[in-house]
Amino acid sequence: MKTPPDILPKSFYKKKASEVAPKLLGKILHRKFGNYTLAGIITEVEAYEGDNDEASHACGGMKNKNRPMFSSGGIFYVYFTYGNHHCCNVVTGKKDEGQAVLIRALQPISGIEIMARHRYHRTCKDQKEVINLTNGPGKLCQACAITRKENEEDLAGDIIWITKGKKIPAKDIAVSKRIGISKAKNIPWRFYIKDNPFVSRKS
DNA sequence: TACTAGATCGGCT
DNA sequence: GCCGATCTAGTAG
Repeated sequence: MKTPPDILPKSFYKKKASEVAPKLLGKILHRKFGNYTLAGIITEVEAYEGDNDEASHACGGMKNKNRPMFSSGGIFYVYFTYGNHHCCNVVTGKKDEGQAVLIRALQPISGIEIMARHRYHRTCKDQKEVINLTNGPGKLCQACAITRKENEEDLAGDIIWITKGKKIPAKDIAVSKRIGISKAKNIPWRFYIKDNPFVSRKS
């Protein structure tokens, strides 16, 4: 399986997280899994920057845990939280900046049956269950079998990569406050595709 | 349908 | 020990 030609160049990621985040909407995340390739449109993201962002893992400088965030943009950063859940980020910015974009939701377009097997151990019986496959950070990681093994994986590699997909016009992008954090909640750095059912919340 | 509380465990202090 | 960028189930309205 060859990497598609419309893969995003490294330069795409080397900007501020708050700038890259809305541009990631509509892009397609591919995840190679055995003989299959799982893919989904990115429908919801959150930006986390290192400076003056208390909610970011990068706040307070580089530690063992967040080291991938301080790499130069274009790799994956996966961490584990709340006992059972993985969350996946795209690292952005230049080396030592400590920025990342959290991927919160996907719209599955390929390998849906494999995702269903990971989440339910069976196939989906209706559209509602398909939506429920990937409309949350922990869910999409489970569906795509993303674990800490994929931490620091190159986004232009053979395991995980992102392609251009379709462009989302600015009027279809909604912005809101970030979700699920206790600090710096008021920063409007959550972006999602308006009217797309594959997001964690509508507000 | 909307909201609340509990589960659950790896990693850092 | 303690905490967490979540999820699900269970209860109330």
